This record gives sequence, structure tokens and C-alpha cells, in this order.
Amino acid sequence: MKILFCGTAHFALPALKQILEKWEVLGIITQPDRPRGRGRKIAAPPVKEFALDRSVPVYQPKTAGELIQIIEQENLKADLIVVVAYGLILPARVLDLPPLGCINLHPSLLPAYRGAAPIQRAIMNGDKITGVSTMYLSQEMDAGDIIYQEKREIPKDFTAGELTDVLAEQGAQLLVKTISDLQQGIAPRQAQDPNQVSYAPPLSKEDERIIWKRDAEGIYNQIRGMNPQPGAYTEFRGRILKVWSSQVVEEETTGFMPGDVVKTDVKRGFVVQTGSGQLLLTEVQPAGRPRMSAAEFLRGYRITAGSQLG
RNA sequence: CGCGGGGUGGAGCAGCGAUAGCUUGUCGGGCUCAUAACCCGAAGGUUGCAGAUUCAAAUCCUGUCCCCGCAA
Repeated sequence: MKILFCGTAHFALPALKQILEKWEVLGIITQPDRPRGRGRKIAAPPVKEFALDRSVPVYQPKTAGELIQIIEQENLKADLIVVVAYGLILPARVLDLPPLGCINLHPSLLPAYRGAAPIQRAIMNGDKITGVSTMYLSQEMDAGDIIYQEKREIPKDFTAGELTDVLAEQGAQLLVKTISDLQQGIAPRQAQDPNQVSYAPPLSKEDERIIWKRDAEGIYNQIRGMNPQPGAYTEFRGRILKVWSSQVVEEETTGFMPGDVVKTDVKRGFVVQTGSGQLLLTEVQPAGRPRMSAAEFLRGYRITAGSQLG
């Protein structure tokens, strides 16, 4: 069986690796190298990096039109197209091309969390359960018929990064089973329940900002959901301070406003008042400096009870 | 050449033309039932690298390497 693989982000790597081991991959389609990051240097997407030393052709169409063009010119007659964290919607014409169809791996229990940031959103919402789904591609984003789903518990202290790794592995396994059953013609197909649909839009700058008036638990979840990318932030002395990790602590003192530093602890970090409850910040990063433990931050920046964040 | 911050004893910061300082850590000693406590003492830095200016540079200038925030 011949497969055409479309993927871009790290999340796609375990799946791609599995597929390369088990099936014939005609080509790998990924996003173009783009100037990004500091200094606007051109950088290749993770999937391209991964695919470089394998003898599989890599294509990087800029648009849906170019994608069609490539498939036709290169005569890529795949039995199945597999899409994982690709970042571009496949044009309708392509959806009908492969005899076995086009399938996708999505890190949520669809129809919940359709969209770009399902993992982060699940953690930010404090969900205890999530999962991975394989499904057929349809024209509407993440709305296709579901093939298989598998649940996954979210440990209460997991970060988005950790959950991504775990789901990428679990998803890769599920994808293998999906492809295999598809090949044998025994894969199920179940339409999504329109009443259960929810969305996970991309993270915005506003999502990243810590609103100290919120409750401690909510901010804690936000911080986890933003780790390791892009990081939740607040402001300190007029500059951005990213908060990488925290923990909810028992409220011992009263009379502080949300955002006030309530207490410092040379060993563990410093405690900040929220709208409801208090949060111990344990790892932070001032703009222009590397990440550091809150204890280290404390020594150099002379934080005291009464200092204000936000 | 997208914008900007920064590289100073093990760690985190201050100093911004002329004895390199602070917090913490480390080592030794003391006090204490005890401590994330306290007291006394010590070690530890050619101030990223190269060059320039100066009577004198961590501090001004030039170049170079590295780290990071924003933006994309």
C-alpha cells in the first residue's frame, strides 16, 4: 500500500516514523521553510528535518493549488493520504483522490476541541480526560467521520509539552491500527455528534497573559497549558515575566490584592495572591534572560512581600 | 540586515571612567531540642573574546561569539 504523508509539527513525528517502518511512503508533504524566529532566519519544519536523511521525497507546497500541482506532476498515486499536524487544509479535489481516502490524527476526543490547540486548551480547562482520534478528512476542519478513538488521562500536573509527547506516541499507535484496518477493509466509520462539538482556537496573546483576578487553580492550569510554548506571562517592573511553573498553595495570609506578592521563600519561590487562593511561582523567566527557578529570581531581583505583578 | 534586552566570583543581580559590591551557595567555627533560624570568620572574579581611546575601563568606541524577550 502506498501512502502520501502530510505533516509539519513535532507531533507528527512518531506517526511518521511508524508509517515509514510499515508502509511504502511515496512522499512527505510539509509546510515550506519560512523565515521565523529572531533574526528572521529561514527554518525548516520538524517533519522536514526528520525526513531529510530518509530516502523519501519531501515536497513543500505553499498553497493548496501547488499541492494539487505536485501530486499531478509527480504522479503521486497514493492509496491513502495521512495527515498529521500539517497546518494546511487539503483541497476537496485531493480528498477524493486516494481509493482508501484521506485520514487524520487529532489529539482530542472529537468532536470536542476541533481546531489548532486542543492539547493546550484541554489542560487550560483543567480537563482530566482527553484522547486521540483518527478520522476521515472532510472539507470542514476536524469535522470528518471518526474511525477510532482512545482515551487518555491527564495527570493533574502535566504540562502541554508532556501531554503532547504522550498523545503523539499513543496517536501513532492508533494510526497504525487505523491504517491497517483500513487496508483490510474492516475500519469503522462514525459520524461526529453535532451537539457535542467544541473548538480549540489557536492561542492568542490574551490567552498567554495571566489575569491575577482569576482563581489560583485556573491560573495554575493556564501556566501548565502554556508550557513549554509559548509561556504564560505577567509583568514585573514594566517588563514581561514569563511564568513556567507554579503550584496552588493554601492561603495563609489575607489583605492582599490579586497580583501582590504575599510571601517569599528562599528555597521554593514566591507566593502571589489571586482572585481566589494563592499561587506559588516556582520557575520564571524575565524578558531577555534564560528561564530560572523562582528562588534564583528572588535573589537577584529583590522581590519582597508587597511587590506587584501584572 | 525586523525591534529590543543581556553576557560581572558556583547561582541570581548591582556597579556604568580611577579600592569590583549585594543576596544566596560553599568551607571553617559558635549558639540552639530544633530550623528555610541566628552569630563570627574564610575561600572564590585576568567583569564572554579581540582590538581601540585614556594617566586610568567592568564602565566609552569598534569588531566578534553566545543567551534571551517581542514580532513573524
